[in-house]
Amino acid sequence: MTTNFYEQVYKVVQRIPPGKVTSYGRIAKMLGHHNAARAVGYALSSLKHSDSDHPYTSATVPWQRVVNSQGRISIHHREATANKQADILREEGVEVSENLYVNMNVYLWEGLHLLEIDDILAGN
DNA sequence: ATGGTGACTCGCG
DNA sequence: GCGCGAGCCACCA
Repeated sequence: MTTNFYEQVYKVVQRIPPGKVTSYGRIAKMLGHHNAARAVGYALSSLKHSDSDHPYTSATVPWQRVVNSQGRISIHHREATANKQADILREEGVEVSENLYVNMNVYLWEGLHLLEIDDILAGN
C-alpha cells in the first residue's frame, strides 16, 4: 500500500454517514488488515484538534462514529472525551445509553467492500 | 533494531 | 454479563 495506514483509516471513517456507527475491528477488516483493530483505535486517538499541515483532524474526521465491537464507547482513560463522543452521537440521532452503549442492531454502518475502498484510496 | 503503548477483539471461566 | 489473558498492529522514541 502506498498511503499510510492512518490516512486510510481516516478516509474510511469519513464515509460513515451521520446517525450510524461502526467498530474499530470492522474498519480494520475493510482495509484488509483483519487484526489491526488496535491500530485503528490508535489512529483515531492521535487526531489533533487542528493541524495546519494535515487535512485530517478531529474536526474533519467523524471519530465519534467509531465504537468497539460490543457497541460501547471505548475511551476509558478520558472520561470527558467519552462523554463528548456520546453527546455528539446523540445530536446526530444515535441513541447512547447511560453506560455508553449503542445498539449495533439499529445503528451499525455495514461499511464498504474492498472494491469501493480501492476507489476511495485512489482519490475519491 | 527493539521494545513500549493503546479509543481492540476473541475466547474462556 | 464481566473480568482476564493472550494475540495483533502501526507508531514512535
